[in-house]
Amino acid sequence: MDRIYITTTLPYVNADPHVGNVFEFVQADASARLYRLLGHEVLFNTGTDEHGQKIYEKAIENNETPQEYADRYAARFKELQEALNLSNDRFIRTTDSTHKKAAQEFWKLCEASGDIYKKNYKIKYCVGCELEKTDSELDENGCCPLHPKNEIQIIEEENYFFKFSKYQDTLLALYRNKGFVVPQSRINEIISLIEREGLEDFSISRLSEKMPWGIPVPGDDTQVMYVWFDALINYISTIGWPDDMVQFEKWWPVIQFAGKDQVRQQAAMWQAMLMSAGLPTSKQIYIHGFININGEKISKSVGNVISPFEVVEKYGTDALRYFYLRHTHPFEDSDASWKSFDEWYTADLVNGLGNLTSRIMKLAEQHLDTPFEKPEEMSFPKEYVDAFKNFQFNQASDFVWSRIQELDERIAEEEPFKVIKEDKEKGVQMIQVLTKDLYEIGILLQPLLPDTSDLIKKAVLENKKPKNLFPRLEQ
RNA sequence: GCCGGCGUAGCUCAGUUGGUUAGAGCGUAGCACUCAUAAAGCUAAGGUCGCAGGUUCAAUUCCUGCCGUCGGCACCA
Repeated sequence: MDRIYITTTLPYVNADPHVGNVFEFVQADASARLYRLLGHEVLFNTGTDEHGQKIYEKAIENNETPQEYADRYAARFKELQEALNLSNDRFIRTTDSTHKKAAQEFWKLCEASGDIYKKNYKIKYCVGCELEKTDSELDENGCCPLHPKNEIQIIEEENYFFKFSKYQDTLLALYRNKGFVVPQSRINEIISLIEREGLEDFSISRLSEKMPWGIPVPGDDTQVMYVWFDALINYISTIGWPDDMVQFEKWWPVIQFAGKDQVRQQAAMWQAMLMSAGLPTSKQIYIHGFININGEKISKSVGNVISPFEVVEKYGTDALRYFYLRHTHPFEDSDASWKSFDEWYTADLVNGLGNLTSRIMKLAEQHLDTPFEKPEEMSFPKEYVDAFKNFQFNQASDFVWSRIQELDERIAEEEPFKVIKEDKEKGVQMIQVLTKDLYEIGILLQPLLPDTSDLIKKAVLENKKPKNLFPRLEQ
């Protein structure tokens, strides 16, 4: 039996949950449930990232304290966790006192390694907006798009820096470890960046008089930690580091789930930070693609945002999980739309799984005197397990749905509903085999559609046809 | 601009270490059945495998160029 520690990245709470968060949560949850199903001991972490300038600004805009603002959004993400039926064991908030303490202890370790130093940091500032700007926020002329006539001012402030450059070679060695990042192609850009240009140290603090919403730097009240530095540490603070080293050592290292915009932070910065603190690096990092809506990136200005809460309301939790697990590519971008949701729901859930359950359980209820006997143990097909281990949730689902189709075909071919009229004993035997196979499908569905899985297993064990698992959509 | 990925049936994708008739699911049309949520099953239509060259006895699969598309080019998280 293995111990498996799985974590998502923590969503930044500057907006309502969106499909991208959902995608990652559902995948990580399916993984966690699969490993539990196989009998492993699993810890599954998620939570919220709550510090930093964006939150600070939003809170002021809303006439709230940053903590009030963060509390509101953290609650929203907890609602999402319920709506998706996530089986997470932890929900860490970066404003939790244990996390803050861990971040400070971590800082001290990096400092002791000689990896933290002070340096002037150049900030680009737009007088029109009265805000700091990053390069990506500026247009091709290096001007603020909102105030192109104003020169961007360069302001210097003294911040703490992390010696990222020191870890170039160790990181490269880590990347030679095949499978450290899945898929491999995601790490290639980082490798070539290191090989071509090398890594630059990055700043890990901000002046607290300008931006107080962060964890204080140990021994220096004038600075707070840059939100990145603080947030990444959640992966260890959530399992008790540094106070509860027994728990930490029980679970660490971690399998991380992250979006493709996170490669540098998760696979490079965070790993270097761990090295600096003298802790083992992560076990594995899985990088998923993005979900597009009708072929377009999700954006509020396009107005194509699909609220996960609406999807759950229309189709149900398991249907949402199904859409994101089966009809998405594990490594590349995928597309979704209400139209495709409707089609998948009807074709695969109503006409497929739901109908199969109805037809088998109707036969069973009518013709079997004794309910199905729960088997002692079940062996899991390699193809199915490997798909999960390789993060290929679509293929794992394909496997289950091919079983569903096989059963539908068999019923058409063997016609137990006819046989039972002529040869009762033979018909009963056929139906018994069908219920056994349906039960197995129920088990295989556990990581993917947990509620549906339970309903199917219960129906078979009680020998009772359940209500429609997936009601037909109204026209 | 530089670097990298991708471009296969209406849609979503699989595949070919180069070799006879290129696959699946969905969608569409027809047949037929009745245990079931007017469902499932069977059959069929539908592809110059982005475009143009090159290498080869042979390329959708290798090479070059072009077009289209997506991403990275670092301190927004």
